[in-house]
Amino acid sequence: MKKITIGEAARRSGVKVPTVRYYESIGLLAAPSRSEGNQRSFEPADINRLTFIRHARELGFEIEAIRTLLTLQDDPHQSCASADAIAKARLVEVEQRIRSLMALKAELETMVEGCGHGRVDQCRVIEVLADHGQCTHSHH
Amino acid sequence: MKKITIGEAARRSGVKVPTVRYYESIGLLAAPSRSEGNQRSFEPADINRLTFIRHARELGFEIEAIRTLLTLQDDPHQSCASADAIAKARLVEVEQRIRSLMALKAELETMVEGCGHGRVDQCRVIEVLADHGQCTHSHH
DNA sequence: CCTACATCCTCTAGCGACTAGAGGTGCAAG
DNA sequence: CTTGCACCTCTAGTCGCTAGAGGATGTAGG
Repeated sequence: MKKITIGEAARRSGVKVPTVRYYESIGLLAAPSRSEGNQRSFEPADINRLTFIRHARELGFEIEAIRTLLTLQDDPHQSCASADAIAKARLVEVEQRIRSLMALKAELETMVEGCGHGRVDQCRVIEVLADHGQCTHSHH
Repeated sequence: MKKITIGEAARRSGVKVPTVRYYESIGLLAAPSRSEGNQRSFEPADINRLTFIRHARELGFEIEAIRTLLTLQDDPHQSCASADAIAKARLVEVEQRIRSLMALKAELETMVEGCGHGRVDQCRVIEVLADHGQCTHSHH
């Protein structure tokens, strides 16, 4: 069994070196064994776990949600209801975020289109920001 | 001229009290005059400025961008090219963010649909996270 | 064996944009 | 006069890293 250094683990998982150490420090990743010279030596399973974490982070899951998902993964005989609930909650969040970004996009487009490239006192960018009543959406 | 307390300013602008003080501390809002008892006393113009800031924050502009927008607002004879550039950059960011959230939404939907509500070892939520190769999108 | 250099180690501090809490003061109503 | 809320300052905490200091280790070439 060849030793996997932290740099190698980082490369293989796509998680940066300081971030790997950070995940260890918050207990998301078990502390690996060490070499004679005190350097971390990872197992292939650690790479999988790091990849799992990276992917979940890319999907916008928070660290605490990932912690729950990882304990579920560690015990495959449990019900997946929690995992399902976490993913569903995240889906609702994402849908909400998309809706609000769409409204935002419309508002920004109005601002940019309305800007006659003249002076500030004719500029819709400033104007729209100054007066919320002119928004295409009214509330958050 | 009636004095506007920080609580009143907060209610009228929609910015929270500690956040108003925070904006003052970072120089986004000029320090208002004080009452005899050392309490902040705001002007109507401050409410406008706070509303402007809140709205810009809701649109996702960063504090430094808002600082620039505010200096533009303060001098209406300037060219609005900077304001336009800031809004355009923000629009590009928002469009990018919407695209990636749509991909994300699709991926989360696959996960949630695939979950048979049984045990974790049959759960697509965990499975998809564990194996990035199964994603509907491949890269970020 | 020595040196150069990349990589590793720990530790602390910083980022953005607030938010929370401690411990104290001001002010208006009853 | 007392109750109670709103205000004051200050520090520290949040999240998820990221950067940097200052030193040790590991490896490849000469």
